[in-house]
Amino acid sequence: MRVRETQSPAMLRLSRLAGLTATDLALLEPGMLTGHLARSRREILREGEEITGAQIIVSGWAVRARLLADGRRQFLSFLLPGDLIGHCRHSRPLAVSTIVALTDVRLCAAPAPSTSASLAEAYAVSQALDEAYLLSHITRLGRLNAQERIGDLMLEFHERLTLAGLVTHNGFEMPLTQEALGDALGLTSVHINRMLQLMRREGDLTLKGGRLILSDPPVLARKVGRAPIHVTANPPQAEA
Amino acid sequence: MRVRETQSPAMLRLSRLAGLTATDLALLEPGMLTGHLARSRREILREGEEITGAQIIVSGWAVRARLLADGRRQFLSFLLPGDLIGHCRHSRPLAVSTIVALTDVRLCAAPAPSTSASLAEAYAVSQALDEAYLLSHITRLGRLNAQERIGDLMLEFHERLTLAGLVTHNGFEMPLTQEALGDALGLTSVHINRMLQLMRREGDLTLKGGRLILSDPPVLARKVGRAPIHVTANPPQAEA
DNA sequence: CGCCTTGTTGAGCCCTTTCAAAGGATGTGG
DNA sequence: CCACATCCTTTGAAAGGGCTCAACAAGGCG
Repeated sequence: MRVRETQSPAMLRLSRLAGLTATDLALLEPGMLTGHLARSRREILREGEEITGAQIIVSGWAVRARLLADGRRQFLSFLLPGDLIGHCRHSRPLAVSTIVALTDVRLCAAPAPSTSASLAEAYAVSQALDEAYLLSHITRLGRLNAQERIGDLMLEFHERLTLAGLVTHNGFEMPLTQEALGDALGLTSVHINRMLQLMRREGDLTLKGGRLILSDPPVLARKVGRAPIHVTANPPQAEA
Repeated sequence: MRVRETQSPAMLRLSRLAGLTATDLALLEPGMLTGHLARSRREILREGEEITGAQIIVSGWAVRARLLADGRRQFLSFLLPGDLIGHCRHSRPLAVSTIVALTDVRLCAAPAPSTSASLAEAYAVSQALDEAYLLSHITRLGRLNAQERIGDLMLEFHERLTLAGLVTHNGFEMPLTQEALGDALGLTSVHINRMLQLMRREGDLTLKGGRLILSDPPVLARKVGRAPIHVTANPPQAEA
């Protein structure tokens, strides 16, 4: 199953998760073109609302967040191109977190999994990955120090965006403000700032104008103690 | 659907999640009696292993954990009576975390969801709850201070054990050592100890001989800023 | 050009950790 | 029933990592 050059990042990701057929791609393609747009900072889904239908992130970044009564907030996970929203298997599900667009986000309806077994498999693998990354996030917050948290999160982005074909020479668009990074990593933006400077000085990364470059991902991974993530015994086609 | 007095905590929990029928209960009951035992401190599942079959915790406490290369470890979530292990919807799934018994744990095989729609619904709701608690755990670690973390976790136990009928007069068995609490909450056992003493002095709780009593759950919930958790628009039958 | 968001910097404080040691429980074997 | 080992809890003193509260610089953008 060769992946075509012309595929969008979202389709590339999904097809890599479960080896989608040409038929599956044909199912996905129309939605990719017709989906709707959520402007930056808009809520895509609000905690406690009933979930209506599953969607796919076509482009842009969004975030799942919990908002505390006193104004504190915590980012739970990031949603990148090819990620799924609102897949539930029980009746009348409620959203357990709010989803906010961090950039302009293009969304489309996800074809029902019942239409294709391989598509259903891709959804299931995607969801398993979601959960694995949630668990990593817990470990990050519970046991890593500030510098390790930042490095670990950047490596997660690198890994996930690579799957969607959005990484070149270890560099990729990373549209998060330092305050957003703080909300994700349980730190203040002030401290994020200082640690980023330190990591730049130590040669771990470059971050300028919304573009992040990791100097040497494997070295950074060793430095922050990051282990690779696997959810399937059949590994997805590795990035070229 | 009246719940019988004789039900085990595990069955009580599952039947409350989706209003199980007598047929479902009959499906579950044999397993509850024949399941096998995992001794305290034993691994029930190891990260990276292939998952074989779904199981139900009949009694006892277990924990999902990530172990870091340098010996640090982080508890991801607790598994209490009636909780499910190893439900996956994609082919050849791998365990993304290690599961360790914290007490002696009785386990049984979970009947296949295909045998009953209401049972499948109970599994799905259970899994949605799992995820909701994972998200709460992230918020706990990212945004709460030590005292809030402890209070919030104890309220989670209170809530979940109530569903299984294991709480009387706001008191329940809580077999975690202070070191285990530290591993769950991203704190050292020394600090857990000091904060527990503080909370005892402030009249929030009593903890002695493995039994925890919350003086006033709603008051504590307000104090630590805890919001209730809902995953379904049809609320489960509330505890009597 | 001026506004508004984002990034940068400093000083002091506070929550949590570290390191060490002692005290209580609990269980096992003699 | 005591001796002993092991695990768990408790306590103290000192250090450190990250926070707070400013204030200011630097970019985008209309």
